[in-house]
Amino acid sequence: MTERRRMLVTSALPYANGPIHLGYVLEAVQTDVWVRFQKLRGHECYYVCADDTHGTPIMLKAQAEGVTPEQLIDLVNVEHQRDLADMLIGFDNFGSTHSAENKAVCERMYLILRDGGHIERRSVRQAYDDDAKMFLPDRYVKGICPVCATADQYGDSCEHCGSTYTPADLKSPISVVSGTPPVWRESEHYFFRLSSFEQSLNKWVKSGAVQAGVARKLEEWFSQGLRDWDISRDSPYFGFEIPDAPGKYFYVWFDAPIGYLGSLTQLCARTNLKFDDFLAADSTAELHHFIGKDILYFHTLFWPAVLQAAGMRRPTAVHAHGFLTINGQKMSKSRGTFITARRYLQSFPPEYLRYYFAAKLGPGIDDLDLNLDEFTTRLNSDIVGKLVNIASRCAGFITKNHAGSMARALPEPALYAEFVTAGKAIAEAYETRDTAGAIRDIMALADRANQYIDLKKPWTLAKQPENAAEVQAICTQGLNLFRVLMIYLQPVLPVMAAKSRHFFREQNWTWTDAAAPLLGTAINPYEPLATRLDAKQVAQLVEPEAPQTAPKAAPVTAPVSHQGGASDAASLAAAAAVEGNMISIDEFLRVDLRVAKILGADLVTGADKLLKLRLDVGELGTREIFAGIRGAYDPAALVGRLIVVVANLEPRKMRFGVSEGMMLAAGPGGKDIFVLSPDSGAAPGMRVK
RNA sequence: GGUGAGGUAGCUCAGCUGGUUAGAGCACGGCACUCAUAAUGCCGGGGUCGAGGGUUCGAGUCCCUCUCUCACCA
Repeated sequence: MTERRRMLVTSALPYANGPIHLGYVLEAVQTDVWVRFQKLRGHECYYVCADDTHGTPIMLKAQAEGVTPEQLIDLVNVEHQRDLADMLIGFDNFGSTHSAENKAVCERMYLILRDGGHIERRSVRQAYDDDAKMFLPDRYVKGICPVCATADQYGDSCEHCGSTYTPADLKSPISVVSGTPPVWRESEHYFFRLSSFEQSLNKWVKSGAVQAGVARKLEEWFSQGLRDWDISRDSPYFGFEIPDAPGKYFYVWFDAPIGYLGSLTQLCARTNLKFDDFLAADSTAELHHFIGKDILYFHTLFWPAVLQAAGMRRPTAVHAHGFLTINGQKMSKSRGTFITARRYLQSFPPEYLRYYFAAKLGPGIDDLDLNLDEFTTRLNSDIVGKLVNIASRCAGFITKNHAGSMARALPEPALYAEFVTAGKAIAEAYETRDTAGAIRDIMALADRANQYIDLKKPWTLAKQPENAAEVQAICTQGLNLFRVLMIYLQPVLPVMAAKSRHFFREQNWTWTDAAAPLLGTAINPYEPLATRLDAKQVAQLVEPEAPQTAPKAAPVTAPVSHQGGASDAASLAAAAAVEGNMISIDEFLRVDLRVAKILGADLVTGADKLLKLRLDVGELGTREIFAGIRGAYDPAALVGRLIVVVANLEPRKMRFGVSEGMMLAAGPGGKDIFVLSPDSGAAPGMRVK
């Protein structure tokens, strides 16, 4: 092995306005597997992360819930840490960007930037909500696209025609916060002079700091020339106030990556590590960032430039990965494919998902699909059928016939050597983040092990007492092959590896422990290391959650509040109650209500409450829905009527077909159902709001 | 729209700098086995490698055009 490397590794910071979902878990698993691999190899590797806690969305969410931003992020932090710990993500430190440590690093770096002449002040004209008394980020202004006239578009770009513009270009703009038209105000902003780093960044990018595909992509940004970066926001804003500028705050994207360093500072404070050993300009430590491809710009341009300007080293590498899709579709709350880590963990062991992700993760930025059927078969086949089976089929002979004692020599040292040799390629694959390749190789070895046992047939030999030694030898060989595989898989399956160590009565594994077989020692009785997945249960991950009898449960662990005191607890309880009833305008706008025209209405045989309706929903095309209104309406009388439907309700499979929406109606049921209809003039497809 | 990635067996993918009859796992069919969590082993069916053109003695692998999918756009 090469010399001992010292490295600092990060995952992107999860935003503190919602729960950890499987998309983030993908990133955390990729990073964690890599980190655990490095540690297993004997390198000095630290993994830090933090919650990303600042910015307008958090401020508004806290407002909507009637709590302070601090209370909100403390609550979320507890949940995030718990979810990620349960996913076996082994952070060396998980902090928050809203920490004293981070504030100190931010201010220190900013002052160096300022004194180095990298900060410039400019006046900016920006949308201002006079009602809410705040400046509006682009995404908080909506209006009609100035290019294609599509309604309801964000202030930065049009989802329909893709053109980009500023909020000032929108026709009939309104503030998402108050619903009133914004006014335009001048304000002084602080800019980081990114443009002056163009050359050195270009060099850095080409030095191998990013994947080849990413470098080509960045080429585009370089060719357009780098624009300076607005790092300030006006009050009210939840964040850190800029030291020499009262009422001005650091933009969340300025203090977020610095959050890596704030977290490192915390780690240093409780260990004997030194910050400068990792960050000084001449540091020989490695710095690796794992991120999603959506935040490349921040990590490959802003961040290295800021580090350089602050007199620090730049990242060794930024590793971007693709997005997670579920059953081939984007994660979406309305489709039920927005799966939180907590939801997954309620039913399944963390290592199953870790294994599945690892088996599909490559070094590129391709998206990765979580196909639930494949997940089931893959786990059952690879882990239970192949891997664990090796130990399971060998252990019995040793335990029953040989008092748990393994043989003193391997009958097939060449086969064992083959497994050891394969470790080189597997390590190389892990190192280059081709974990899919590593898993492929490992599973090929698992096949070899099963083939060997099948060929030797210890169960047949065991029928003749004189073959006892041979049976012991064969099973010792099998178990040792299994042991090698578990060492190789420890970065992915830390708990299963720990259980295997217990089985072999070993304390600790390093990568090189695979080189020498375990001979003449005793083993513990074999206990199942993994059980099979049930496809039906897995499918439930994307089905609507069972209705909860109790309102959303309060967090079990009380948040540690900065201020403390009973009033906090009380206001939180009040907030929770309010949360149950009130929704923000944003939440309401997520419900896509549309005017629809009934094209046809039919009785459904076998269902005495349902009618099958065929609807014209204008630009959304025709839909088929099932509505429980048969007791109140005659199908013929419905045809031609205009109604209101929820257009983005997830399709629901019923016994009679799929219902692609829901019509709005009032009343207790039976004969007393009253369908809502718009006044004349409304046309199918119009949005109701 | 711009840019990037990709279209290889039913599914998920591997095929390095072009070179013998294109591979693996899962799924499917058959046989064997019964130590193992209906696990395992052996055999088999199945692909004109998105389409067309070009370079070459030879292309899934290089070039061009087209087409489809996906992603990103401070």
